[in-house]
Amino acid sequence: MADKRQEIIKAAAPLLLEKGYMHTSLSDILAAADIGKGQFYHYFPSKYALGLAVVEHRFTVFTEQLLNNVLGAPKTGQARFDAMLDWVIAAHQKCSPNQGCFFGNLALEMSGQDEGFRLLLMRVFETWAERIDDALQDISNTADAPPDERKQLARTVVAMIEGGILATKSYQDINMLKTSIAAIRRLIGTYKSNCPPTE
Amino acid sequence: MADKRQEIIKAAAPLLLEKGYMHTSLSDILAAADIGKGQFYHYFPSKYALGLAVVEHRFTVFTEQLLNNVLGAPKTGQARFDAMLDWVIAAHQKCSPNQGCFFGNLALEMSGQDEGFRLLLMRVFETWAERIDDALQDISNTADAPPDERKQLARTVVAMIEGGILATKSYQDINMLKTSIAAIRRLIGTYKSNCPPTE
Amino acid sequence: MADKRQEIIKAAAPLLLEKGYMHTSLSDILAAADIGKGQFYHYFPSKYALGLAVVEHRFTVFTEQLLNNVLGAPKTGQARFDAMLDWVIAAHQKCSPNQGCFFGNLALEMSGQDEGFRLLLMRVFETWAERIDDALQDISNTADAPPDERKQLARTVVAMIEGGILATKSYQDINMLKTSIAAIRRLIGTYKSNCPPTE
Amino acid sequence: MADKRQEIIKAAAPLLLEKGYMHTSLSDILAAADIGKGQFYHYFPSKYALGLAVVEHRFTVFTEQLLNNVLGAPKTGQARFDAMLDWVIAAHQKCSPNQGCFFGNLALEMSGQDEGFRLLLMRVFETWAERIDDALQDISNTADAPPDERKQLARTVVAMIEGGILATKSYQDINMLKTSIAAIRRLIGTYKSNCPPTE
DNA sequence: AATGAATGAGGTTTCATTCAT
DNA sequence: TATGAATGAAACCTCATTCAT
Repeated sequence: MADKRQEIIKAAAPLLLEKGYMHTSLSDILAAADIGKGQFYHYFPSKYALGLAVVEHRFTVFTEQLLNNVLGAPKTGQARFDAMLDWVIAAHQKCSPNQGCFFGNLALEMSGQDEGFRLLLMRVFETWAERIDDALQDISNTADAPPDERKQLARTVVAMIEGGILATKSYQDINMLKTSIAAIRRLIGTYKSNCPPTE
Repeated sequence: MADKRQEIIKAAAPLLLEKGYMHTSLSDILAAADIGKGQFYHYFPSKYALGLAVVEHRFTVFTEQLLNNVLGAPKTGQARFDAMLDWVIAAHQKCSPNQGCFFGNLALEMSGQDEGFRLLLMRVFETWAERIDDALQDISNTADAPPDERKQLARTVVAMIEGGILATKSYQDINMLKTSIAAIRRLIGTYKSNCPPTE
Repeated sequence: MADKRQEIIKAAAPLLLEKGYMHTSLSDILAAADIGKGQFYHYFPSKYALGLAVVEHRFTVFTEQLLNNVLGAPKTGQARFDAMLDWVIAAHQKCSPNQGCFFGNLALEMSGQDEGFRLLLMRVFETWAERIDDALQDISNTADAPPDERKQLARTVVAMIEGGILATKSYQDINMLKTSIAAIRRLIGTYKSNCPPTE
Repeated sequence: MADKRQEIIKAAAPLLLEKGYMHTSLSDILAAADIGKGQFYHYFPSKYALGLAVVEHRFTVFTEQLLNNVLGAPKTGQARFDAMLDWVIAAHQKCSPNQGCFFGNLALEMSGQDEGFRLLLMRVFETWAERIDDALQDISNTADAPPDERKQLARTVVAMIEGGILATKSYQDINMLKTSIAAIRRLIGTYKSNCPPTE
């Protein structure tokens, strides 16, 4: 049944997060999923296909948890934006301590190697940025910015988060991410009034 | 002579930038350096040792070019800071178009796998942040911030740059980096006005 | 099936006897077993593991053929002891002419390099000595010796056999072993009566 | 000068004793002798030639120390014989604890691989046996044995010593050698009188 | 007499994938 | 569906030896 396929994906996901695509061998995956080689190749044509499937699965989960539930909540844009930042910190504090961002890790590893991965991961970031853009639209003054500019701001927010996560992984210190997120709040604040942010 | 060692390092560096550590095979390196296996192991005890040596070499070059020449120039802090941001954009526009940051790529790939790489790369980022901190000290208002806070701001600047480079690699679009850097300027600008942040 | 594993072991055994552990390359083994590299590593985690497995296999065969069938036969101790000595000569005359003792060869090669081999091979010799001790118990006058002393005598018999086999390999002359075994008979004879052996 | 050649030989000898011929790499030897590759190949045409030279060197030392000084002393045959056995024990107790006999180790490792080593080592054993034979000639009753038989007895003594050393290396216990040597004494005793040894 | 850089065959091992059952 | 045996290319590394200086 298709459940087995999902099981394999779910077993592989933490390995890809922890070790990356290349560092993760098929044997690692088979051991984690507790299946044989034959079964794997029944569900996936290759390790590569599994890799993409895992990204898509994590994208689905990410969409549900953050993009829909948090960023899509029936609240003000500011509230949704703030909740997102809180969610990011929480996720990296408990779910994957200092292991980096699943998407960011793979984006850096694979974007230069393979267009399939690159396009998929770019779509993840772009979708995320779109939902942030939705929230920004609702925040005073940023709402007045030209749409393109606001979209770029949203992308920059994603980039800043990824930068903070990278630093957290490198320093092995979650405070790097927290500081980056504080900087994001301050940056967004500059768009809100004529006077500087006074948080 | 030791020149050959340097040659190998220089031949390997672009491969590590483009493909990462794991994706780069010893054969790739041998072909790029046009040497035989035995010769390689005459100069390096292992591929791993070469990896660290390449990072150190790039760190040396980076220190000379950016940290000393640009960030260490006899100018105002603001001028040095601005020149650094310009340098980063220029470097990623011509030297390694959309291939990511040598240090950031390896940091994400290796920090979770190996402490040797992690510590070395963390030192790169930390050194960079220190020189940024020096510049920030010279910028009005940020100079008044508590030292620890300013140091964290410097680290955040590094993280934001890395985030922008990551996005550039993912989107294959240098504008991602340019936008991130514009955001950095705006962020730093918030520390310069008469309406100071009073958090 | 596990038969293949046994096949590999049986193909490797004569190589290890003839050339020793280090002189035998994996390629030699693959050629002898007529398998590919991958298949080998499907059955064994390493060459080292195969080495130990071959020793254990030969130990099993040795136990069946000599320790159980010959030294464990329902005969007098003297008859069992004599049959053992005959068996040893016969084995080295036809099975492995002048190639040395499988266990002795590896013991000398590996005991100083690796504790796994050493302990395993020591156990082979010790088990052998125990069965000899059983036979000696049944031989008049040696039966009266203190148990420890008799046990040491049994170990010495093993050592003398190994010494004779070593000499046979060095001289390429089975008579070296035959003479050593004659000496063993004479030595044991000194424990049997009040009058010395007069051959 | 030729001194350097001797230095290399002396540096290599303990390595060959400890690790055997194959386990010892040229690099090991160069490091131990503190010389470069060029210098090595100036003095020796190959690792193989060095191996033979080391055996010959040890044979020379062995001849001086044991064959000439001890077995060639102006004493009775019995005294020389006893002194030899004492010397063997002493040598393996302090000089090379439980590392085996230099000649026996190499004989087992190389005799099946290479005739050069085999013949040289056989000559070592045979020369030793000749000197033992000289001593035995002087011991009552063994002196009456047919020359060939006595010569074989001498060879057996060598084989028993080697067997005891092998057991010592395998058990990591010098008592194995001591017991074997006690057995030699007992065996020789049987040739000396009409009454059996009653120790 | 000496250096150590260069060579390249061969060492053990890992890997993603295929295939017979 | 599922198994795991089989494949072979390629991974990293070691080695004895040669060669230019």
